[in-house]
Amino acid sequence: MNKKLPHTLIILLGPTCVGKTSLSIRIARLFETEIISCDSRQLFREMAIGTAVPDKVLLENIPHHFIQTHSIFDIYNAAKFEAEVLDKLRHMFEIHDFVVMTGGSMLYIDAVCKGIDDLPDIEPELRTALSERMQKEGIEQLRAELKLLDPAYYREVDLRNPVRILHALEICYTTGKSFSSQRSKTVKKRNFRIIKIGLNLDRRELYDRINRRVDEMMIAGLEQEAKNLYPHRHLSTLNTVGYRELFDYFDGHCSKAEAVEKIKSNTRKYARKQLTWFRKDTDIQWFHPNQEEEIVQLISNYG
RNA sequence: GGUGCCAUAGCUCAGUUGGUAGAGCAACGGACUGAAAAUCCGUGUGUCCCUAGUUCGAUUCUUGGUGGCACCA
Repeated sequence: MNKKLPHTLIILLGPTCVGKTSLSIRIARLFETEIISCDSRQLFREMAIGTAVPDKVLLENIPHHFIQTHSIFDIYNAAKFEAEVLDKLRHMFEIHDFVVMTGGSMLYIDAVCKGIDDLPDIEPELRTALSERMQKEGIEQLRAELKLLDPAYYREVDLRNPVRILHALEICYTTGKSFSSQRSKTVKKRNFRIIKIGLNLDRRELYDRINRRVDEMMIAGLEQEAKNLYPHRHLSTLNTVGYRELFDYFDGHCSKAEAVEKIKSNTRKYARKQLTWFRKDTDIQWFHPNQEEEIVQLISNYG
């Protein structure tokens, strides 16, 4: 391959359970390259079964990055992911023209492709204090505070969404400046080419696959995995489909069968939410997961 | 075979003293730059089983069907 051509990041994305993993491995093998996982939950080594981490055999065949590399006890977010992936890509592009990134974490994909604003980390104490105030004083009080500190953001933010209010206040208090003044809203330049390949299935088939995979996770021991994590259930990372429903069951709020049904239902909702996000991204070229030849052809055209 | 009950959204069901209907679940859509598998917002999608009557008007009342369930034979 011609080394003078720009390096290319091939992003395989799509809703959960659509078949991204197996296709990404075949494509990575064909182009003799490696895979970056873009999955905000497979990052954590404590959550293997519930996040559908690929088989060891598959992982050993093709080098994977960002799978089970972090701990649920670490603070992690899309900005850290952006920085770590860009750093990794620098090294990978020294030996590969193509790198495959695969996953369905929408914000994380955007962070890698478009960048994310440079904001300071939030002290855990501040986060806790503001959350407690939200509980005690109610959202109205914090809204009023945001109106004083950052009237511009107050005007455009979804005032009913507590997480948005809290985060804006966190940034205001940490930096001493308004949140809106630090939002660049600009797309960062990348020195590599990006091809976004979207995978989608007929809705019925996607749901069948999701339902089946949840059953398989239960057989594989998801309940025990969740039980081991139960003591840490208040970590935000464990506020994840597949775990929180089982925590409810452990707490006696529902039967095991109801928890499993709830996992399926919430996974289907998650898939829909992913599709809503991807739908507005006009850079994505859509395929059926079995259109492997067409996808390979498309990538080859860029080489 | 006889008698009784039921038939309304994808499912379970409510309701209309006659003015074409609504809950839960499911489904569907949207927002979203540092918790993102998170968080937040929105949408009822219908030959009210069919037929013939009564009526200005029938999903509702009446006749006759069809299907289901129960009981009696």
